Amino acid sequence: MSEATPPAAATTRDEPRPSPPEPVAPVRPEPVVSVRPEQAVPEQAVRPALTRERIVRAAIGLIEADGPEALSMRRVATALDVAVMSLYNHVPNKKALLEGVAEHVANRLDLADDPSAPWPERARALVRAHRKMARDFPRSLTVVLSHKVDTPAGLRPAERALAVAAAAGFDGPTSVRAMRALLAYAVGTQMRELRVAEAFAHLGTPAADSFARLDPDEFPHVIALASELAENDTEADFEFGLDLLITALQLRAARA
Amino acid sequence: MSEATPPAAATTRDEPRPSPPEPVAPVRPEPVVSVRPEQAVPEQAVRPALTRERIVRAAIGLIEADGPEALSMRRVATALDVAVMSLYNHVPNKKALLEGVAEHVANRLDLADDPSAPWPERARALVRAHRKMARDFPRSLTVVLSHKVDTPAGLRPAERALAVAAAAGFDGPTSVRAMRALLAYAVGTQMRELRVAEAFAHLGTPAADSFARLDPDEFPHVIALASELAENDTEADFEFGLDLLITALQLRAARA
DNA sequence: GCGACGTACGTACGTTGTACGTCCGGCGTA
DNA sequence: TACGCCGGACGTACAACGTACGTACGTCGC
Repeated sequence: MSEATPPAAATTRDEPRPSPPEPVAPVRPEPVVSVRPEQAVPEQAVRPALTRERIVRAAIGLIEADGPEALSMRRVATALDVAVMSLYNHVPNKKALLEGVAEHVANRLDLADDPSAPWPERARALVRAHRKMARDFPRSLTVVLSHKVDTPAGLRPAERALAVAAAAGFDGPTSVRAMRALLAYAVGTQMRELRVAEAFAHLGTPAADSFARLDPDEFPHVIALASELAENDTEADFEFGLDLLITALQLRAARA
Repeated sequence: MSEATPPAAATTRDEPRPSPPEPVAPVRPEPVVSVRPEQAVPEQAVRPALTRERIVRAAIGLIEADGPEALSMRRVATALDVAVMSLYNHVPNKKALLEGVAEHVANRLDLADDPSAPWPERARALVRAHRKMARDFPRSLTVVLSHKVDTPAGLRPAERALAVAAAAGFDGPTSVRAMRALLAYAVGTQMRELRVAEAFAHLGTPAADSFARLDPDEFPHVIALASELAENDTEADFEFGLDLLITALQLRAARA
């Protein structure tokens, strides 16, 4: 390894790795003689080749580490150890990069489906897949939720949902509405969890003393249920609401 | 060919397009003599006195006009015809301003409640109030949804919801969960409508031809229901999902 | 050999949020 | 009446941002 690396080399660290001592040769010593082109390159393992895929991954990494508002083209560039403008050879602008992030994350949705299972269970699995995505990419979620995804990747969950609805025996319009209701619930849950998570990140337990200062005449129920409100078993909360929707749908399906 | 004009440019084109004829007196002609302080003010209508309230209102106006990402302190300042830094005498920073926006909008929630009505109707009214807010301040919604509101204003809807849940006979934990499920649904619906609205703002009807290009093997249901999917009766969609949740809650209440 | 081309890069511009210092007009006290 | 204080309005300044543009270099088809 690394025997006879004559010209200080270009680090070629492929990852978010600033490479401590070297100037990374931004100045390029000389265009001088020597170094016959044919034999110069191959074994040196130049650099992993900048690519839209790598850029998107780096962006996701930064978002998950520091939050979406901390993402900047400059930070992505330094994470990849390239110049800022090089990114623009693979991504037209920041908005497009964020769309790439959204699509990438959306593609991680686990849409495994067992058509032989009873439809309520299939529906549950579908909504739970959304929730799992929220757990895997918590901070990228805002990006996903605020970018329209009309690519095939974005439509795939819809396809699955409509398939399940058809299996339940719903007619066309009802299927669409049922899908939308479940989707709305999934999205809303994710938003709620996100806010809870961010709140906890900023302060310890903000609610505890906040409730104490409330006017007991105006907020009797909030105060009485303070302990329940402070507790956040997101899993149980999620399943509760999901259960409501599914049982209501079952009831509706049975009537037809 | 290098318009190397060193200082020449700068142009100082100040705005997109505000206030057609007037310079709006940004320069303040003179602090001259005359104008006795006692009788000077009332009829002259100097300037409405910069205030946090006015700043927040201006911000909301700008957000509703141009979208939340177009909001900048500089734009708020010019809208109010003051210098940028003057804003900071009333608002510590932009984030705080956005929280002010969120709180202001949240306060517009119509929480009228008739305790003598049957609880399912009261619950419906509560969720519908959220929806109405979404209709009144569509673009400010993202701001509201992404800012934790733990002020009394933010807790008021929770109080109402818990009161309704208590009227339905739910115990404490169930009340909290029911409230959260309804809230998640309301939030999710709003997010969905928002995305639909923004999509329509950008292009005519993007879906129509988008569906045509899909692989029929992978997206049979989406294609079959293309017309239903293209149609967006947000009102009916909303009521459908709300109905699911309410009937499921009624069922649960009846079992206790 | 040579041109065309794709990609990495540096420079530069306009816009953003906001720290900091200055200035002024009205108020409390002497 | 005089004076000093203070809060609010303002200008200047800076770092960080997104990105338009021009350039330099490696590779590939002739």
